[in-house]
Amino acid sequence: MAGDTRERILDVAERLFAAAGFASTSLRDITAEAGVNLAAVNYHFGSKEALLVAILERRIRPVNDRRLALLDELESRTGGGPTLEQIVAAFVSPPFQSALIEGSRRREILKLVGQLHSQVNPEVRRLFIQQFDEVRIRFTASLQRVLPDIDPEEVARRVMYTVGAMIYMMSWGEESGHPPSQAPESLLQSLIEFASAGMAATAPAGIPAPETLPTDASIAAHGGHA
Amino acid sequence: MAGDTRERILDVAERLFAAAGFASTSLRDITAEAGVNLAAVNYHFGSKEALLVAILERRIRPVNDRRLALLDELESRTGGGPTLEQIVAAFVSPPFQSALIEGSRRREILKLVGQLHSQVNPEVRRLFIQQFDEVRIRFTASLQRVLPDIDPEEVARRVMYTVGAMIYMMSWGEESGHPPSQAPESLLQSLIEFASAGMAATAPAGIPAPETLPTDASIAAHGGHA
DNA sequence: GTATGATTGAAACATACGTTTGACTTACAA
DNA sequence: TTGTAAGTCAAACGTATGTTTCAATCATAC
Repeated sequence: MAGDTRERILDVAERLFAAAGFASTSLRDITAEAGVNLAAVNYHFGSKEALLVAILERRIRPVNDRRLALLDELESRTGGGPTLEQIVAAFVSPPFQSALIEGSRRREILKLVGQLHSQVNPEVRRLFIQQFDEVRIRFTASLQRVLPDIDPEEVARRVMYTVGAMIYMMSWGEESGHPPSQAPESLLQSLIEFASAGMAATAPAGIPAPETLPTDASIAAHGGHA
Repeated sequence: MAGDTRERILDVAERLFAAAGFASTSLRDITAEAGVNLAAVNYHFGSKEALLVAILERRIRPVNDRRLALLDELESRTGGGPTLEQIVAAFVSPPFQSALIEGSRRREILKLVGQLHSQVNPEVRRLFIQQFDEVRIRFTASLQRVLPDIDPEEVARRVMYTVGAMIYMMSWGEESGHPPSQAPESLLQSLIEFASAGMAATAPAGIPAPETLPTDASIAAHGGHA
């Protein structure tokens, strides 16, 4: 059982981090459930945070590689360039499929990514943002080509909206009140349609409905949504 | 200084929870920065988690109330029912505006909401999901009326995509690599356009680009995005 | 078989945490 | 002025945390 301990730690920690959060999951929780000694984490990874980095590396890297490979394939294969839907599909499919391939409970993995933004220390976070940057830049450029009339900054923004919609969808648990309730493949298709239409949006004709934009501060509204 | 201590705790805790996460922020951090005694939190709120609930209540409730008020106003004022853009604006505007009104640093408040999904204990989470349910149901119904050709479940899904895009946008920090860089009002307008177009999406004619959907499992892709 | 390096084991370490306690101070009504 | 409740304070409590230590065990090459 050479690399066995290491892998068991990775699997269990991934699941527990996703379920309860990085800070709320103790090394004792992990090692107990994995059936390994408490010291094994620090022996194999160095620290709790290094364990998290290892988990993220294992999951994120292949997804981004796959995204870029799909985009490469699209751009070299299709004459005249890929369609909007094709580009969007190449972007959102890899993480979604991976969540299914890896067994049933793997959908929760994506929760980890959401936590990355608020849990992990800034240096580590920057590390993964940087890793995602290549993907973001290449897809934004490819999308700009099929959406020449849209401001480049607006394209960049819409890419981020798509990321948000994707992450949120993948974090749907059973409690969320919102029924996934759908075959996963059609969920993916649904997201592609939504994001593609959003990417291609053109400002509504005339004044963009300013009357309904509640610029009044009559109600002292506050942040948060639920 | 009767309610002064209580309010100072709320303000500071809100900011620190948003910045570093609920579990990672200690009561000692909060009370030190607020200039109050450590015991004050337990005296005024009962526990650390009760403090979080108080913070969320204070911020979320007014936003949801404002959403419903705006929708009421739209539905009673407009003959023939509100437009898609109007409904979407009524949904995404309140949390966004509140984040601005409350001073510059209040944009980070929304990070709290994202953490709600992974940090807080399930009962508390359910409490706020339930509170959001009324909003979700009413807006979904209103949207269904302007999108009669779209499957109800699909409408519900697209509402959640919108929520995801909105939350993600509001969690953009300076580090995210993605330039907010825009005047906040135009950011809101941008989101409304994106979400409205996504809500109204119709399936692309013919086969929905199945060729590009990488159904092959040749690459053992894994979860996570970055 | 024995030596060697990698791995595991049980235990302890130092620290940080949320919470509680009980004395002290303030504010205000009788 | 006195009495009473609310609020504040420093200190301690018990526990859980990440990490370290060092002996025991294992696999493997000699």
